[in-house]
Amino acid sequence: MPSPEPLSRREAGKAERRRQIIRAARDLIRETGNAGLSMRGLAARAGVSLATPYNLFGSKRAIVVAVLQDVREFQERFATVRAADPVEKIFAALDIAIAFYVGDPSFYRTLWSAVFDATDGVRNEILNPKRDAFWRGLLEDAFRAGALSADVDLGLLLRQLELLLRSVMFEWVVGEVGPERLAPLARHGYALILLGAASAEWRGPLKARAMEAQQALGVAG
Amino acid sequence: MPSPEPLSRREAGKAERRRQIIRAARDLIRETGNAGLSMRGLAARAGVSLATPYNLFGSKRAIVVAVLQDVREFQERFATVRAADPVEKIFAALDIAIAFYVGDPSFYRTLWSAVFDATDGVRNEILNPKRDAFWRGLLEDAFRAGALSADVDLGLLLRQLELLLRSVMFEWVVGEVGPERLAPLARHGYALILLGAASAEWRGPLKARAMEAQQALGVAG
DNA sequence: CAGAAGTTTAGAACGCGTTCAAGCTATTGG
DNA sequence: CCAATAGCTTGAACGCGTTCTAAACTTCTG
Repeated sequence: MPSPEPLSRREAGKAERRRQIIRAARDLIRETGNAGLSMRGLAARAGVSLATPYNLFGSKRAIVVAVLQDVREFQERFATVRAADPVEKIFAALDIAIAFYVGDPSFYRTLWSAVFDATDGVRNEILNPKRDAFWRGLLEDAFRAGALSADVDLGLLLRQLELLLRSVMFEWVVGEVGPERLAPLARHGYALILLGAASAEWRGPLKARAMEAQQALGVAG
Repeated sequence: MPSPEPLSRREAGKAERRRQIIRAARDLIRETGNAGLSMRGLAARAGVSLATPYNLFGSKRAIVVAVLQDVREFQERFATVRAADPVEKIFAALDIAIAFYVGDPSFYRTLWSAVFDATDGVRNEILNPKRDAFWRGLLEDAFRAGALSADVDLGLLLRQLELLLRSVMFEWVVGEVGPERLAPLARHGYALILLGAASAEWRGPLKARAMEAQQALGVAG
C-alpha cells in the first residue's frame, strides 16, 4: 500500500468523509448502544447522504469492522503486557482483551454483533492484522521457551484459540454468559487448547490454569 | 411437559398450523436456499396470513430453530455410530455431524445463519437437548474408559467442544472455510481440547489425531 | 342456542439495510 | 481556460422482518 500518494483533491475528500463516518459511527454506538446505529442516523450524523457510507465502505458491517480496527488504545495497552513466563503472558493478554470488552459493553457488544452478522458474504479479516501478529508473537515466544510441543503448527494453534474466543464472545453478545464468567470461560478454553499443544515440562502449570478456571466457573457450567 | 393433554380443538388447530409452517419453511429453504426464506413467502406457502407465524413462533429465528430441531434423521444416524474405543467414537460422531451439514449446504447454511443471528435477545437452546445428552454420553463413556483425566468437569469440557464447533460452523457459513477443510479443522480443535483433558495413557492416540488433522490442513492454516 | 373469549386475517405501516438512476463535481485533454 | 469525461453523491425506491388495527371467524362457556 503506497501511502505517500499524491492524494488528489478527490481522494482527500473521500478519506475525510471516511474518517467522519467512522467517527460518527463510534460516537453513535457509544451514545445509544447497540440498536442506536442505523445507517440513516449515521449518515445524518456524519453529514453525508445515506448512500455515501455504502460507496465508501460497502456495508454496515464493513463500517463497524473499520471502527473496531480504529481502536488504538487496544494495541497500546497490549504493548504494556509483562509477565513472568510466556504462557502467563498469553493469559495476561487474554485478560486485557476481555477487560476491554466488558469494560465498555454497549460499545463492544455492537461491534461483535456486526462481526457475527453473516448476512453478506464478505470475508472477515475480523481483527487487525497487527493484532494477529501480536498474538502470533506471543505463541512464538512460548514456543521458543519450550512451552509448546515441537511439532505443533503455530498458525493452526493460533487459529483454534481465536475460534474459541470468538464463540465465547458470541455467548457474551447474546447474553448467554455474563461479564463475570466471560474471563474464566475463555481462560479455561485457552488452557485446554494450550495444554493439548504443550510440551511435557509445561503441562503442569497449564493443567493448573485449567483447573483454576474450572473451579472459577463453579459446578454449574 | 405433559404431552397427553386433552389438546382442545383450538390447540389442535394451532399445532396443525405450526406443523404446516415448519414444513413450508423447510421446503422453502431446501428449494431456494438461504435467501429464499422470507416471511411473506413463508406465509403464502403455508397458506396462512403474514401475522400467523409471528403469533405462533414469535420471530423468524424461532421458526428456523424449530425447523432445525425437527430434523429427525440426525439422531437416527447418530445412533448407528460404532467405534473401537470411546475416543474414536467421539470423532466418528463429529464426522457424521459435519457430513450432514456439508451434504446439504443450502439447507444447513440457512439454519446456522439463523443460529448466529444475534439481533434479538432470544436465548438460544441452539440444539436439541437430546443432542446434548448424546454428546454428554460420549464424553462419559470416554471418562469411564479412563481416557480423560479424573479431575475434569465433563460439562465444561462438552461446552468447550461445542464452542469450538460453533465457531468452525460459523466460518463455514460465511465461506471462510470450504467444505473440504471443515472436518479437519473441527477434528484438530477437538483433538487439541480433548488432549488437554486426556489422561496420561490416552495422550498418545489423541496427539496422533491432532497431528493427523494438522497435516490434513496442510501448511497454510 | 347465545354470548364471551380467543385467533386468524387482510392490510397498512414502521424502520431497517441496501441499491439505483440521475445529477453534480473534480479531473483531464486540447 | 474550457469542455468532455469519469467518478462521486444524492434522494427515491425496494424488499425485508416486524408490529398494529379492525374485522371476520372459530371455539369455549353457561
